[in-house]
Amino acid sequence: MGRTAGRSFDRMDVARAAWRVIVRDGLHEASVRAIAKELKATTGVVTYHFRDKEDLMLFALDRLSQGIEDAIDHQMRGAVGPDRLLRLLEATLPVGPRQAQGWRIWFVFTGYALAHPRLMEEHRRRLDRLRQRIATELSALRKVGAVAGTVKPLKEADAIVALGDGIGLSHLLRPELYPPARQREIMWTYLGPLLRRKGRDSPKSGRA
Amino acid sequence: MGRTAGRSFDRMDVARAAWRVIVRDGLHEASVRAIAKELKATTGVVTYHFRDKEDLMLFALDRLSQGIEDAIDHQMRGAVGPDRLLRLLEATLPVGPRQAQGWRIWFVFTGYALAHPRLMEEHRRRLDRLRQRIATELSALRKVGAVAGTVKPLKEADAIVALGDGIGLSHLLRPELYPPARQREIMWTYLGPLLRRKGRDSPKSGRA
DNA sequence: CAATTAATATAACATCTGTTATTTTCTTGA
DNA sequence: TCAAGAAAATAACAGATGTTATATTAATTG
Repeated sequence: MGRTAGRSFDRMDVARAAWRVIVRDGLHEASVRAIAKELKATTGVVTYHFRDKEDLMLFALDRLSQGIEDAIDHQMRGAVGPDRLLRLLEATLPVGPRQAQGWRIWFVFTGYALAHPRLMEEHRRRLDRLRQRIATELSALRKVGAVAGTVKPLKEADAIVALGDGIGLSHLLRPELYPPARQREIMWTYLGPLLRRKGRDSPKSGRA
Repeated sequence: MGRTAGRSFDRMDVARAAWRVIVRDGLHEASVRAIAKELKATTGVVTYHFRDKEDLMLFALDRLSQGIEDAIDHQMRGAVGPDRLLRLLEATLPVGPRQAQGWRIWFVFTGYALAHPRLMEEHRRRLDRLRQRIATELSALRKVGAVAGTVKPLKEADAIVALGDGIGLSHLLRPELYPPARQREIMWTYLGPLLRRKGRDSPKSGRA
């Protein structure tokens, strides 16, 4: 085989190489040859593991999406009450290098997807899942009395998603204006009036 | 010349054709030949008016940016008090077909620009100008006592920009979830606690 | 009207793209 | 050890791309 160690490439290796190329050089430069080069391999590896380029791109996007959801699950594990919502948002906002890079890839894909129905579908699904998760949390908080009974979870979730996406987008353009602390501050300025603080106030420092 | 009427093409005609292609087919399909075809002309027109493709793209983006600013100026003309901020936001949010299309182009360019320093510069400038304008309005409102003295205009402007961009992005992905009325509702839910309403409350219906 | 220039069309270029086919190399199992 | 199959490399192709050069046409001016 081609590599020094015994293991060979799999689909995930190719997808990761594609991510790196996209982050560094943009989607325009992410040709089959460039991705193979990033892998330190040849185009044969790519064509062997994927039917065509759309297959590769859909796979790369799907795995990115799934990785983000796994990160959300991981961060929320064991948390209760309003802390659950906090951690959920921490996993999506670009407050760390990992999230920031994910955001970047996602965003580049989004711009491309606007003219490609298949990719657009994937984006909508991700948005819907996030929306539902946030709404679920709000629902639970409402039952416990942590948010007002007048709050409609799905509608409020839409607003939170929009604010989160906006913070992510702004961060991509001007990272120095939207450091992690500022991101949290903006988000909690919005969330503040929504949550009936019993005892503690909004959090000062977040988790990585 | 090529066209039925006597007038010939100029740089703006080419830019408009580029916009249409980008909106319809995406940036990947916006080749020199495709843009010329959209113009119902040949590539000669494009190469005559622009040094190279980057020249064309920078021009197209610059004119888009300027068009949005002109729209802001036009909508704000004559308005006073909090109404000025309202109209400013109305001009940027995708509450009408014109703004929505502008948003779409802008967004596609942004995804592309992330790997292109020259275009990135232009994006940052636009963000900064918008930020400054919003901050100016908040400053004026603070002097009049319409917003609390504790509000820091620039910081608050950053949050508003983020929310606005988020609404625009969300609208692109799921227009049915973010119709104009909903966009305004989200924005004013955030702005509400910021503005000391004297007399009237937040607006129910906006301007086109 | 003729000559000059501006505007557009056409043609040709080298390069890059995704894809397919073929060949080589490595791994595995009997 | 050696055949069989998997994985990777290589080669080739048709088409598209940005760019440049040239030719053609329309407008302008004297």
